[in-house]
Amino acid sequence: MEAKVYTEIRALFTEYLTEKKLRKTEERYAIFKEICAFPGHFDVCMLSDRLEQDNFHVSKATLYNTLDVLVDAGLVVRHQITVQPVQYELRIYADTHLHLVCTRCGGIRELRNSALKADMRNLKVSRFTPEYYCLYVYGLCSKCKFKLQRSGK
Amino acid sequence: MEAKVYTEIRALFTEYLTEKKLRKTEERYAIFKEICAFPGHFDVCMLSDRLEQDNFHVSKATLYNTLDVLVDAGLVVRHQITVQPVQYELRIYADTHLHLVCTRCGGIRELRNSALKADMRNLKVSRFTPEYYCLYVYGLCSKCKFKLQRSGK
DNA sequence: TTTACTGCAAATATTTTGCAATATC
DNA sequence: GATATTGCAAAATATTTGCAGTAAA
Repeated sequence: MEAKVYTEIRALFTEYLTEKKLRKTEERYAIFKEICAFPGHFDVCMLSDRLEQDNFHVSKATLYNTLDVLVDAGLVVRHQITVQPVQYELRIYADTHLHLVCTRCGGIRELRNSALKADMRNLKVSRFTPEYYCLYVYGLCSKCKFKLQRSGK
Repeated sequence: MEAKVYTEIRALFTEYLTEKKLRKTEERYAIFKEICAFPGHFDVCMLSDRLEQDNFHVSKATLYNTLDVLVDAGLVVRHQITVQPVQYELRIYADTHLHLVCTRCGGIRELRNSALKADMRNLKVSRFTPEYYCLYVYGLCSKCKFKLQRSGK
């Protein structure tokens, strides 16, 4: 991620914490920084591993707490694509692509589609204030389709 | 659900079981029938409760197994909107609406949008065979927006 | 007759919670 | 100094698995 973008969204995080009178702890910023280092999806386990690698230990309780705060702040998106674990992604990434989910192997491919994004922006709904969108397209990836054809099922 | 529609999708289920050489058990059809009685989303617990009410006991293992079969058959859609439990819905319903998910209270409202459906039908993706899609619009429902405004947060 | 399917119970995995200690404001 | 936040461990919850018995093909 560009340093400029990182600085911008970090400022949004600080702004949110101030506004909600939440504390600016070292743990929260360390977790936030690590999240920004992921190029795409991640789960709690991956996040925890990365933090341990950097010798910054945080408890599971704090991880979940911080993720809740970031989701509430609108900076991180929660994806429940596979049953478990829940996957997360930076909102600035999620907004620009849709997700192709293979119903056979569970693999997820991201697809940029700015036209669709524009369509979504124009969506008007009564008694509801849209914040962001997630479009999941379920189907067969090419590998699984090939396997199914070969097995004749 | 209309009797005609029920008969049609039940036939599709039978066709799928035959094609995959899976067995046509009483449990599978009882579960399928109960699913068709739900007007919208349901989870494993709700499904189990309804079956018990009708004095048809099935084990959790069978419930999960049958749901997997129905999802594989493309007759039921799996929604992972809340962390747990996983929610399901008949595919014929899911295709015709998008989901408005409140980020505050978790409430889900369904919105019919046939224009969007047409857009999705036209979606072409390389090395991927789309089967169905789910569009989740996250945001604030009117109740939560009102509460937030009153609390001044 | 073969073996896929079922029920039950135990195992697994993730997320949540309670509480004492700590650090932010 | 008040209290939000943290870490740890235990609890809660959903889903999966192993295995013996049952029933569909």
